[in-house]
Amino acid sequence: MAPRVRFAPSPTGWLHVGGARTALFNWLYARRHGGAFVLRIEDTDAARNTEEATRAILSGLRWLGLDWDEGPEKGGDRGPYFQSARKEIYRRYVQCLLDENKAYQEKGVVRFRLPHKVVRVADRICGTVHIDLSAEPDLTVMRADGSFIFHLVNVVDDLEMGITHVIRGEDHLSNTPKHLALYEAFGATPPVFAHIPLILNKDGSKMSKRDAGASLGEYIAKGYAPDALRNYLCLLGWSPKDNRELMALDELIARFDLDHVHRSSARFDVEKLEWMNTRHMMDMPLARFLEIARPSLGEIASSDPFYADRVLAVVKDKVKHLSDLPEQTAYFFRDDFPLDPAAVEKVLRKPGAADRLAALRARYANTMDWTSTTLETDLKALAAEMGVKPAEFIHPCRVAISGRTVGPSLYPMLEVLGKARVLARFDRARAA
RNA sequence: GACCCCAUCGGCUAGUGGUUAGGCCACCACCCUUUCACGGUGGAUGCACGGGUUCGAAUCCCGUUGGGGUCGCCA
Repeated sequence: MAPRVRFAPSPTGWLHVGGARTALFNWLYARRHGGAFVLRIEDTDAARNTEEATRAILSGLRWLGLDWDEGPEKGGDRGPYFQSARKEIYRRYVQCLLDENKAYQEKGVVRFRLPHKVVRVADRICGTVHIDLSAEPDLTVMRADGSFIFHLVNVVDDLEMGITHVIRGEDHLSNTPKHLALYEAFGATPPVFAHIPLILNKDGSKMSKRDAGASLGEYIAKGYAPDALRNYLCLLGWSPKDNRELMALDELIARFDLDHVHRSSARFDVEKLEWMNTRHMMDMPLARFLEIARPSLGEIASSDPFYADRVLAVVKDKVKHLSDLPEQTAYFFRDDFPLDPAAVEKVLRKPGAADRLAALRARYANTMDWTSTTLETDLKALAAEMGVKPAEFIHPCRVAISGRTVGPSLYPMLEVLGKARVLARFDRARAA
């Protein structure tokens, strides 16, 4: 039987990275086993839910590349997928509990009679866990105002939606006996439970909603490639066991398995994410890079999209964050870019630099075939003629055309900028 | 506090009774080099502690400590 898994966020804010990882694990499990990934919005708490949060969650999942087979804006046979639209179903189940004396009314609320015994939880990841419910008070399932409590709706929906595997955060492990009791009361077979470890801050403290780096939105804004964050998140609590780390989506799908999910919580290490991010951007095809990088350039690129794409191609392997792009490529799009004073002092004012720059300008003025290979050949020939190392030309040239000492590989940069701009910048640098 | 889960370099992890305890990030040194990166080589750093079991424990058992979670008319 094809598995059916679900991600059931509550729309009270941005998608938490922990939640994003839970969604990812569920999604990978579904894709790996040819099952269905269901998205259900748990908006039973009308006071705290916002439509904005729902939108943020949907866009966050889409950004990560996690598409759902059933859910909001998609539909499906087991809907509706918003709990706020399923009240009739919950009412029916509660009535059933009441009819069978498995629940009772007290002060207007409905309480489910918990079995006061030790419950055995067979968890796919944590193994067998025994939890004693004998001292546990009965479970409230419906409020006096007729609204329903998480435990009830969560179980009812998983039941109604035919969920076969519940992959969720370990914070729910202690709640599981209660859920199991509910399944039993409904005469239903419970799904397989798999509780995944939680994500901690770098210092080992728990990552709560308000901590820096807790919201997926921060990573989107900062300009991480979804490919990289997905890869990183996947490795937090799961390991392919053979030291493989940089993996594209298809490999992740092919290899992900619940068997290799850890029991211990993991700390979020942004530095490793940074590394993974640059590596992913270097490794990905240019077309994919352009797709994710173009939005970061925004208005800057609008006047000449073709030129902007060529610029992006040149800086692709040097980018740390997509959000750095406007600043990092500024000199490609404007001629009045600032010249770094330290670079001017160190490189342009260096004895002989001005002469070499002038010579290079004269040489490039005659370069007809303005391509990186020819530009390289010409520069090296000139250096040989003057009896100095190419570096003596390269460094002043870089500062002259970009204003900085660091940047992309020189010749492709010259090619993209074009002859007119390059010569003009040589003149400007000489005047500086 | 009670109950539950967890414990290998600074971080993420491999490791399931016998290994010089491996890999990646970060760090240090060197190499490569047109800058910065990338890449390459080498280095430093680890089995939380205490008891057992065993010829032999990172690996199995118990305890301690530490971290996390759950105990709602939040989800």
